[in-house]
Amino acid sequence: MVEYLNQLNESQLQAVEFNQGPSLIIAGAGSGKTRVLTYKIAYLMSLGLAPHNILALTFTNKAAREMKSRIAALEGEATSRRLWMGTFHSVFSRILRRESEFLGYTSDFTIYDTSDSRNLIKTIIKEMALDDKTYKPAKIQGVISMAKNQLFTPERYSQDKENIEHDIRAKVPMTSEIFKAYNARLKASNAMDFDDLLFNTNVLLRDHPDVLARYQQQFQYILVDEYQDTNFSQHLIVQRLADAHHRVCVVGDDAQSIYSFRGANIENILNFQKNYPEAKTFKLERNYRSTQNIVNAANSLIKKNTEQLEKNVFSKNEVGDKILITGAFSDFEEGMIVSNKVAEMRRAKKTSYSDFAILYRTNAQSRIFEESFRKKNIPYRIYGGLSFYQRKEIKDVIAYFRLVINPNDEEAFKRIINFPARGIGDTTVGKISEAAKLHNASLWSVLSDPLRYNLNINAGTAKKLTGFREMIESFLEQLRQLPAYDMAMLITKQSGVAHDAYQDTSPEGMSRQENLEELLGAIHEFTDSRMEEGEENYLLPDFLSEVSLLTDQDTDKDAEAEKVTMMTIHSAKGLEFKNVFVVGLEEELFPSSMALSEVKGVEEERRLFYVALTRAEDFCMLTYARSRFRNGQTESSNPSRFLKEIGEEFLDVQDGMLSRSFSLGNERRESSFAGLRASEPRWSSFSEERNKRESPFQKPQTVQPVLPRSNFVKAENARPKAGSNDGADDVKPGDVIAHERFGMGTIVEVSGDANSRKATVEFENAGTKQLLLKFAKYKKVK
DNA sequence: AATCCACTTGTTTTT
DNA sequence: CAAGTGGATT
Repeated sequence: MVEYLNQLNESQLQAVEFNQGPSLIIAGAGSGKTRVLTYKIAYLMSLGLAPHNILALTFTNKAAREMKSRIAALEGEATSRRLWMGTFHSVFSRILRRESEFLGYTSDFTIYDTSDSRNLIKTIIKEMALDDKTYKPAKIQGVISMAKNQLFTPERYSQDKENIEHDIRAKVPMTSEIFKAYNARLKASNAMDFDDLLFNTNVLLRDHPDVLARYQQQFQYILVDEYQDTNFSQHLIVQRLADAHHRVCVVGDDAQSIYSFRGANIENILNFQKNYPEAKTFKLERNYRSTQNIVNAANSLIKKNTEQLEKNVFSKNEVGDKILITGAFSDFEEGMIVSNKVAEMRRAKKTSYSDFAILYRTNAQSRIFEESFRKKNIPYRIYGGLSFYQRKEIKDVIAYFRLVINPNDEEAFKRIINFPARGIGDTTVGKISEAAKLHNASLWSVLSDPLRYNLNINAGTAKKLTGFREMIESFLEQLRQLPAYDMAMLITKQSGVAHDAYQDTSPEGMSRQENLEELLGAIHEFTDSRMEEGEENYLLPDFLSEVSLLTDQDTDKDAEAEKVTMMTIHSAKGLEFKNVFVVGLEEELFPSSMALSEVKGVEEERRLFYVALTRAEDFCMLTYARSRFRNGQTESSNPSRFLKEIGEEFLDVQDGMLSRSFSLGNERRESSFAGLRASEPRWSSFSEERNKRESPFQKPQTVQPVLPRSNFVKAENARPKAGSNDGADDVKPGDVIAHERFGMGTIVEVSGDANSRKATVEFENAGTKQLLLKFAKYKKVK
């Protein structure tokens, strides 16, 4: 038998070994769910299933990466790479690109992110001459998203009595028309939003039996993680794919379902047995993560929810300390209390800062902790907020990439038609838009042939338009030839984006330059690794299709660093920390005021709190503030109802929740007066950091600016042009080489002729890799 | 066409 | 408080 199986407990082992039919694994918090999934995949392969016949769907890219690397450790990297593992969105976008013709898209379709999609909705509302105070774009977007996740087309939506009546009552009867126009515009732009990735996968599998059969055949075994957070659309994809063989295993915990706002349906997990009557259920109830006290406290809380699957989560770890509850006078003081406690505990217990996490309900709360931690020189890292790929300067360059790859991309077009400023203003864009709408064409086709569409513009403007068009066309010509990095550099320089970035020497401007540099650095790394490993797909579209579904969590460059983690509870799901602070436990904040109107809403908030508590291994502290700065003014607040729902025996209440007396010592009391807030200089987060560091950029150059310094000079020199690595050392099996990225390695095998010599190299720390010698950057050592 | 300023507005969580 | 809008100014 496979030796690693003895690392599992009885119920874990049963879950791993059962694979004759559908199974449902109810995995309590901290019960070794990932371990079970990993071993189950390894076990399936030991039974002879090929990696590419296994489909494993996770909730985040990060989770997929982690599982992949664990499997790589067991089975080797070559094997783990062939698994179909990723989020629903990333796996099915890959499949949709491959099968795009069946749906009337090209394989280069753009994926609109939330803000692209909102902008489009805004435009449509404006074009339909509706009032955007009645038809709030964000709200409409939510309605459309929910509808798509229920697999409603605009037609079906408009025929649904409930929807229509609701919209009439809410005085937004045109919603279904907006939905219709929105979908039409996406299609015309050769673009899909996040929900379309799932929706269209369903359409593909529904309408093309041969395609369905192909994938059913391929995915011999399907595993789904975090099943409680799947929506109907996702659920149906799984059902369709598993329909032929029923070899499907879903893992989840109904007590941790926290994504209903995104259409997640807790019913999916509750109904799994109904869908597959022969399904076998396994329960993982032993929590290995937390102390008994924390597990029991969390249990006492979640008991207040009505609907849930029966289970008994328990811990055999130490009993542990009680959960601390402390009230603060203000949000400011809450920050002080928490940062003091962190500093004190780190000193006393000699733990690393990376063992601490501050968890909050809303991203806006991060600021106050940022300030108090900075004041004490405690290093921290904030996750979430606006992600790298959402920064303006990054979106701008990416819009260029997008337009070159898919000229019909309307949002990209609008974003860059006049950026950097080239004298094509709103009026002109308005005219193009109108002509496009009139002829049902894309903005790009109007631009390409202004005469045909009778564009009423003057000669000067026409010339500017032609200039823009020719520039994009010149990029287009090279798109399939140049490697991603070279293409990206070309676009960045020639479009004037680089020049524009150089002009601005303000701190903000410097930060923008750095971000651009970072993006280009990422593209460079992508290109290199693809070329070195002899992959074909090293073009810009390949890069874009890979990053367009990444979030900030996925670019965790210094996750290892010695820093306190600050994040929302949502993004903390699946993580664990020795010491956890759950902050802002106040009515209207947590539970959120948005959730209070419905019982279901409060129950979801309670599950969210349950998730927060169960992140902690040893120590947990809960805080609330009596007053908080919100919407520009100080508002008073009451302790959260959830605090009273935890069994008293698990708590150590340092500040009577109702009494107003302070038991926090003098120094803190002083700091609780709001006057301090005003006298505190409020640095914007980056301006301070900026002043400390020296800019890697040089002064703007007078001639044609060359973008990046540091990374890029090195980069351009380092990577030889294709086929020109003449100076490289020749190698034979047994030789030892030092590789720029993978470190030391031994040559195992060399194959191929002079122009495409490939070496199999066994690296000390990076596993075994196939390298194309003409691209690889290495030195022969022995 | 671009910039600037005064005003309103709103706020949960994210693939 | 912040972002976003609309209007006025150059």
